[in-house]
Amino acid sequence: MLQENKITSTDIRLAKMLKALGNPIRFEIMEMLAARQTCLTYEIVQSTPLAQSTVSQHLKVLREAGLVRGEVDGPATCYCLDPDGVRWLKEQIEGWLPDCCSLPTKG
Amino acid sequence: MLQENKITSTDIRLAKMLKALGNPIRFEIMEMLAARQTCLTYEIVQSTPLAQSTVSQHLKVLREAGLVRGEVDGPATCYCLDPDGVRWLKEQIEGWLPDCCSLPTKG
DNA sequence: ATTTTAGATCGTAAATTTACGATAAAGAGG
DNA sequence: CCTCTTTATCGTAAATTTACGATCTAAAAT
Repeated sequence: MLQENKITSTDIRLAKMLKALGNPIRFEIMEMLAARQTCLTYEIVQSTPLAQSTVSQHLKVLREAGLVRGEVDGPATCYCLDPDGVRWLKEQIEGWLPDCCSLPTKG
Repeated sequence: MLQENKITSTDIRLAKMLKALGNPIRFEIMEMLAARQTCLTYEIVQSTPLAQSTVSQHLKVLREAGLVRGEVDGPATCYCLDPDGVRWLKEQIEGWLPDCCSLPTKG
């Protein structure tokens, strides 16, 4: 076995985030949250052609990936991006492949 | 319809890349290529527990997402990261969500 | 206490993805 | 030409994801 690539918890976390973002619906939810800072679930549902339960499931995936947070607000839930998670993701992507493919005039 | 979010070709390209990266095997292939700069297909196959045909399929996904390039070299194919694609991805992620979740001491 | 509203979870059908073996294609060497 | 090597593609079974309606939970309002 040439298998010298150990899978770290960082890898797992990053893979989970990328997988979550790899779905167009979830990606759009992220963009919507980025644009509006905060949304109630039903607002997100209304912005899609999907059933409420489906959107709720997508939100769960984003939550478990550490990309969004939901705060209960009365009978509703208020969602926003998870700053820690998103920041971490950006750091990972930026630090990724440092040798190859670096951006110009940045280092 | 509240649908004011137009889906651009940029969105589609980004979603395709994220989806491609969202698979652990493909993610590891990317990391391997990042570490070794260049690999023949059979080297990538050997580094995984998967069948050759499966790996070839994953490479196709990465190719079509614009993340890797394959250059025919005799009967073999030599793969490397696609610098343009990877750079573009990094730019997108970096420029993404500029208001929220920006990195400290960078701007 | 009952009803209403907002979301989450459950069970399941449909669609997609993943992985495999078999086969095809293409270049290298005899 | 035939064979070997390397990779791509095809067809298909298994696993996973996606989406739905139905149901459950919790807070608010009546």
